[in-house]
Amino acid sequence: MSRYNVKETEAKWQSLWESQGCFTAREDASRPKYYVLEMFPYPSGRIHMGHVRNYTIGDVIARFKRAKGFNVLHPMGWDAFGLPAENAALEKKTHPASWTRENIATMRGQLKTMGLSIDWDREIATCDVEYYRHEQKMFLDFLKAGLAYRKESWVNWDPVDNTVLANEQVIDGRGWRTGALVEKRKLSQWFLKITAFADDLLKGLETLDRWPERVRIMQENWIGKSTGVRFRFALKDRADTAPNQTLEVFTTRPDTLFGASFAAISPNHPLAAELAASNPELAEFIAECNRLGTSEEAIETAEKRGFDTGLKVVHPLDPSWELPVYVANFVLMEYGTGAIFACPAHDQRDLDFARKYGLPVLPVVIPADADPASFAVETEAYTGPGVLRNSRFLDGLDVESAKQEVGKRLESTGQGERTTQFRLRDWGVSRQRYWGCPIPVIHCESCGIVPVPDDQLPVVLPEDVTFDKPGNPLSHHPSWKHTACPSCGKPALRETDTFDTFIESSWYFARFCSPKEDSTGFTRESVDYWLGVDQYIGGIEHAVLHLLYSRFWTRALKTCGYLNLDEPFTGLFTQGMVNHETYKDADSGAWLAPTDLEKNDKGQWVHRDTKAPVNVGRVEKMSKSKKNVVDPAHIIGTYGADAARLFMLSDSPPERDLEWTESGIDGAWRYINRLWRMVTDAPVALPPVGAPKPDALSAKAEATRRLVHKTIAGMSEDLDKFRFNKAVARVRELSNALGELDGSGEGEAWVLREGFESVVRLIGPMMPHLAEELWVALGHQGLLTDQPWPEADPALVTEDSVKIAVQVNGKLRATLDLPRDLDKESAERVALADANVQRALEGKPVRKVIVVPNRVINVVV
RNA sequence: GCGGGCGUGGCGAAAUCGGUAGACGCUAGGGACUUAAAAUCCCUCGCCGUUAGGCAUGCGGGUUCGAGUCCCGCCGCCCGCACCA
Repeated sequence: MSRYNVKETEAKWQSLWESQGCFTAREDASRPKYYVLEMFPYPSGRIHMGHVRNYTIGDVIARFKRAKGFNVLHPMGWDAFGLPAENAALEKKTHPASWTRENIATMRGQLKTMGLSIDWDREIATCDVEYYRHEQKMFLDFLKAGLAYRKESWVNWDPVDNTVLANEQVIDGRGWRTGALVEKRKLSQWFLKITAFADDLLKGLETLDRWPERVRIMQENWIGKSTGVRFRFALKDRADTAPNQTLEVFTTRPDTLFGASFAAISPNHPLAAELAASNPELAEFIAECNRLGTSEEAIETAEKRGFDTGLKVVHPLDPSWELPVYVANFVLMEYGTGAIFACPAHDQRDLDFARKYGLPVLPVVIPADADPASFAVETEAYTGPGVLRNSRFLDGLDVESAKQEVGKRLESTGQGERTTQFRLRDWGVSRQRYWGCPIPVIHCESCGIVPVPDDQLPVVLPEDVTFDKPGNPLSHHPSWKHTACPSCGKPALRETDTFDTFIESSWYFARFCSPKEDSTGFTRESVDYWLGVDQYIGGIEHAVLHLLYSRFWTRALKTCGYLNLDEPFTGLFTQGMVNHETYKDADSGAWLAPTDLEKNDKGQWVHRDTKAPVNVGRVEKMSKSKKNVVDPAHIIGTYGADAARLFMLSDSPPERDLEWTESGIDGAWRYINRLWRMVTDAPVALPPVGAPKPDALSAKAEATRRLVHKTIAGMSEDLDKFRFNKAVARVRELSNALGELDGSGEGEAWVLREGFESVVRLIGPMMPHLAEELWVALGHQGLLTDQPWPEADPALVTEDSVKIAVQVNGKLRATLDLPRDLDKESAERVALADANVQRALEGKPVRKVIVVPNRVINVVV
């Protein structure tokens, strides 16, 4: 029996596609365009199974849309700046640039073995000055437009590495690499004004009907719009300060203002700092609050704590009513005004605090079904709807009306205004890191911050740096930061911070439209033609950060006249993870890799060398630490890209997690070989390409032919809707049916050819190498890649006769073969005549017969 | 705590307009071929029952001629956010 030679075959077609420039994209106004993009990889070293899944899904869509006649853009690039390169530089004594470029070379080679329909001419790497120079220009335009600014802000500071850490890099209050206790430091940082688009980013979500609901909800929550009232308390005069001071607070519950029992400010509130200057006890309290980390655990277990400042504020609606002012650890400086008024009866945090410090708890909203006289709040705040009580002129109103009423009152006296508050904060983009895009500004002692003028761009990241000292190598570079002020000419210093690498990924999709353009990041014509991305595909982990930043950046570009587009990604698909069983040595408990194991004669896993018993653990995300990774290169080398691709698409729906198994990849491999044998070693000689359909077909041939067309119709829909697992099941079903045809009956050989050709075309997007090989085997000239998607004959998609279930009182008693669309009366007659049905009726009178055409008949007795 | 999702054979899953539950595959078992193995091919495979049939979609109710699907109440698992006033 001859065998399919995967290695040779796959390499052959890959080089043919490349030499013929099959996937080179060109703008063509006469054809509908389709932009397919998978989230570009970070060049970490080698591709992993997550990449294989991501790029397989993208490639199926790209090839499918191509066959459907779209002008497809399907590019690839490298998210090449970032921390791991610097860590590698330290650990492996290499340079981030060379480490990154070597990884790119390796991974490009690996991706090419997958047979992806990518336009490699458009490849970009974000660490190339040809790329990042354009974002420097964009940033300076944002600066001019007021969308970028500099301010002091608190950061996580690692005192050993002398660097800022992202929140994700702080684990239990310690630096992830050094283990040093992280300090809060105030640093001058660059910010992008994403909050300027808060409302617009929120509204835009409504237009993204081809995004997963949950991603939209996550972004909605992240933006966190609240409507309420911002108002100012008058501070009772203090002897030591100027009179007429006010304390501004924000609340979403102005209706509960008459239930107020205290005001609270954040430990980082300017007023707190002011008071602490003359109050060492308060200063100590504030320091304590700051020491307590902001880790999730710390917050969850933290007790509400406060410090009575002794200050009083005047209730805005009653000049004779005074409230104490506390510094409270649960009030965030970053949200609202950093100060609140507290109504313990209707806010759990306020209630916890009030109970601890013995402050009044007065319910002012009474649920409709409760007795106003006896309704009391003990340990659980009441946050539901109800009627206002104990609230003077608000009494009797519902919550919503009371909110409006208080808002109006405060506005009329000038004490406050109704307003909208967002949870979203501006995007801090400064990183005290080397391997990133230099921020193009200069610090001059006389002129302050001076943007680098256009004619001095780009600011090139120097490669002659050393990593022998902690901190940012850019600061240590002997000459790089020393420059002349573009404004006054005096010696000045370059900014040594680099951009957050999320900036590069915020516009790379636009760069792909004109990747070779020197003068600008992209040409207007190219983005007008290609953008937005019709189908974006990637992991759910970027649901907020990258996907929100890109939406912001696109809007900022629009503001600065770069393009006319709001949403960069019109369609989004988030794929699940690739998981694998985990293994541990039964004695030592050490993690073991799948390649360390073998099955013994009892079918149990044991260690390959020591034969020691192995415990099989949970199925978890592939990770180096748990050693449950399978190297795609090894799989592709053994079974070929098509088998790996088929496995990725089979069984699990793409949005769900997928378990990688050895038997699964074996199954994919078996199918590929079976298909190859079936076509290359057909039971009868097939009629030549293009032979006309014979007039007569055997019943079996006719039935098989119908299945062919049903499969074409079904699979087209499946691929459109990302139901790859069903598409695979369908084409397997068709192959099974074709395997049943021995070609001896009338017209069967012709149907076999039609069936084989259809299968080959249908698997084209999923298993492109095998498909090309079989296309040739079937006697065709030219590439299958250039063939259009098959069309189903509508007349063959529906059957003439249908199987109808007959139920008696809802229980299945018989199935009947009836002509399609048979009238109800006849159907009922045939059903009642059936022997099984008669037996089930047991002679009881028929009360009612429900006939659902072409589906079911239910006899009710 | 808030928000979202999901519970179907030994396993991954189909059934997405309320109409035959388990397509397709994996595993397992049996058989054929072979000196043998691999590969391949055939058969069986939700549970109980000899058959007739009965029971089955996390649990308990409800609506309906008919519920995996809709409604109400529980239980369990997963994900995101998390002192956001």
